[in-house]
Amino acid sequence: MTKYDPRQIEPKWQRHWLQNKTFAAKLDKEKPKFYALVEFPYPSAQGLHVGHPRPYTAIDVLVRKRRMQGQNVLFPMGWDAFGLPTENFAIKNHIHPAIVTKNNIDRFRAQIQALGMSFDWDREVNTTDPAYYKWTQWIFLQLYKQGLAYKKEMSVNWCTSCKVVLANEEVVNGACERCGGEVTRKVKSQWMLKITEYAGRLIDDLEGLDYIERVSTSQKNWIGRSHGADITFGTSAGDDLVVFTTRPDTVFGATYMVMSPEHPYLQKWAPLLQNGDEIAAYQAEAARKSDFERTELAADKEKTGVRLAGVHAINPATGKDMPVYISDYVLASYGTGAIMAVPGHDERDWAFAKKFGLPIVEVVAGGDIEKAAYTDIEQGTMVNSDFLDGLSVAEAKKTVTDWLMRKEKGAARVNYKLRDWVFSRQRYWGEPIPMVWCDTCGWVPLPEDQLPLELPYIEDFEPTEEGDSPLARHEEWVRTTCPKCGAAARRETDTMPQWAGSSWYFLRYCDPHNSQAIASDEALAYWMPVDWYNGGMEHTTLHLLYSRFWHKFLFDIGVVKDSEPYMKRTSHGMILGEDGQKMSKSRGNVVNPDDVIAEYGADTMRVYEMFIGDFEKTAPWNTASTKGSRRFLDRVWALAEHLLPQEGYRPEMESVMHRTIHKVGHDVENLKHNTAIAAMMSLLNEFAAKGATRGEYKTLLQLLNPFAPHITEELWQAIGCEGEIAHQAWPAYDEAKTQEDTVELVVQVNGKPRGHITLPAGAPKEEALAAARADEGVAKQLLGKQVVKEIFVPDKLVNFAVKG
RNA sequence: GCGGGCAUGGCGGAAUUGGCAGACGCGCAAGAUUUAGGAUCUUGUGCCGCAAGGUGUGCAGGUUCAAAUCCUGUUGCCCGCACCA
Repeated sequence: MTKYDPRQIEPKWQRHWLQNKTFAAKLDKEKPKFYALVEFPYPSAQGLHVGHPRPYTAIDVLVRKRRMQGQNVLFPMGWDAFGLPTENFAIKNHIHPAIVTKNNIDRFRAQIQALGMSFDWDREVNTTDPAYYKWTQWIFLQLYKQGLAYKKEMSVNWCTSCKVVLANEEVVNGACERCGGEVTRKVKSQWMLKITEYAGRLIDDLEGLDYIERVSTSQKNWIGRSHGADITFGTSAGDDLVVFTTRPDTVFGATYMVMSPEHPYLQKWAPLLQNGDEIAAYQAEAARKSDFERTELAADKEKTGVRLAGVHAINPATGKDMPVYISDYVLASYGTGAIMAVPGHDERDWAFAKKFGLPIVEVVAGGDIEKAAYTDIEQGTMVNSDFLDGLSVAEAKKTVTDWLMRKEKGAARVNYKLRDWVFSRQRYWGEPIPMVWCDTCGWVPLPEDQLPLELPYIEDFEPTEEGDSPLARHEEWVRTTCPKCGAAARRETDTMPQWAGSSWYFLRYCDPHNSQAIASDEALAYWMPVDWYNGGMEHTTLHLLYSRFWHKFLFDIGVVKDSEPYMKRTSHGMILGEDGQKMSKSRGNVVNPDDVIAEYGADTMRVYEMFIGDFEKTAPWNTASTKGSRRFLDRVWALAEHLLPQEGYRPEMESVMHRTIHKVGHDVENLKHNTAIAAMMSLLNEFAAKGATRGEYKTLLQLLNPFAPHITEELWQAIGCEGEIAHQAWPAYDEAKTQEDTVELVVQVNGKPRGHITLPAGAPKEEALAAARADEGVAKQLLGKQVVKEIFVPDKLVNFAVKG
């Protein structure tokens, strides 16, 4: 037989699979379906790096096994191709984003195909294709019609020298990433989606789903449900100041109020405020910082703030006057944008009160509020709180909330940290938002029969001076007529964020060429929901939540039949560079899969990435270690020439064969591919020592096929087997045959291993103890000692606890 | 700051979930083979020790017959934070 040369056999089998549509999914109601999904990539100009194939391969292994077990698998791939990096690359290199996108996709597709993934390439989707984004726009129109899309003034990052709205990522240390210029906040009217309307369901419905725990925990924390109360504070300005607090019980300890610097009352109250200049200066300062900077600095750094001279608030519980401040540690985007400050029992309030010399009142006994805020108060007892005195914190919460309600000064409320989704981008490379502004009718949705609203092909896709989308410059596109009254009107020029297209792509895979609907009802009914969705942890709180939100919405309007899109969610760890750092172009530690394939082959690449470590954890790449995976495949290849002719398993191999089949199958289902490979390596070591029959070898090839599909097809053919190995049934194992007749038990004395005994499996305690005492090493340890306890774990261990 | 996570030989990692720590692989060492090898094969390889033995899972305590695993405290590192995808 020839030498193992992946450069020969891999392209051959890849062509074979494509031409024969080996992995095309067909709707077949006779078979159980299995819809496996990996996050489709953003086709960047850098091409694939070795991080991409990790999840693709892991799920590919799983689905290849499931197919061999007779399941009807849908395993698709596509491109999430709108977005900022492509647009920035296009601007920098003066190539149209559409061309950049096409080139990148072609490169990605070729790279992924070279890895031998069993994707169904007939179902490829591309979010930038008008036939696709027609439906992205259609969903937006439905959201609008249901009142879930609305316009709101929001502040955005604004580079004063580029005159561009910047993404948070493009702001580095408060300066513009491209030009280093100053970044300020600028208010723009933005389309928003009311994801907050779904906040409760997005938490509650996690219950029935098989998501790995850290994913559901992250989602819950991100949505951030808290139970508390709204409390109304009267002010000398006449307006009531409403705050949300999770600690209504501490209202007697509230000694001042803090509003966010953006609070709308500030403008309203301007005539009353005696220190308007000081307030304006503070607002300007705060506007320069992001929410993230503000909360980060809040705890470390000295508190800052300005007292509103001329306005005070009244505590509804104590009736006392309270000063009102603005400070940037209070965020406009959370709660009501204002807080009651309880310095005795909140660290931030305590620090602020110390700095500004404000009274600190103890309302929960137990701490020393002179030294620090006492926050560990769940078991505490109320003091200095009038009718709440002596109550527990839990009782006080309820009592005071009821009291506030009767007084019409408050009510229990559930608050969420989750904010609505900012859906506008002042950019070119995104789906146009299908809305028209008419001076008489206001915002009017484009009629559905006019979809898709195509993104016009323009050459000047740089942003405009005013910070509007480049589309705003194109009057011939912007000018239209009002769909409602026919008057002259203007199109919305903002585009959608990249998240839009990725919020429903899994539905399109079910029926990707349908021109009448997102997908046919039949296809959706058969394939949905996704049975297993794997993706990065970094997508847990945005993409995963956004797509659940859209899916729930589509469920509510009857487009889909399931309220949740994904039954199971797993998450892979990142592959780091050889230096243990995140791979990035600037660090120069990026490893390209093309190079690995060229040197070792795709099968080695696949085996190595699956062997590298626990799938869920980050792992550093190590080029030297890839050799071990190649060596393993070389040895499998070489063994084909030295097979014993029998088709079955030899009696002495039965147990190890059945155990390996069991272990590999079990591990693959749990994405423990690393230990599955270790088990196959051990089996190969066994073969090396004892030889292998054709039957034993064929089993190894079948187990290995999902991991190394090319070499195993080739060897299957080479040893004269019929058909494709991919179409064979997954090897069966017999539980009874995985057992060994005899087992080795460890014998410990005081927990330290002192000897080993070999016994028939299932030997009783007396027999094990007798054998253990007979062991020379154990007997020596027991000599002259008193045995106080004998522990026996069947087929595992004996432990003597001794004294003296 | 808030939220999530991680820590085991020279390296990547394993440990049936409280039961022999270091499976499997890389590297390294010795030997065999080869015209040669950075190829292949065999053997060895946590640390200290000639050995008996001792010791060992970031650090400090605790629970237990028994702890990488459970509890308390602590240190360090990584990821996300809403306009990157």
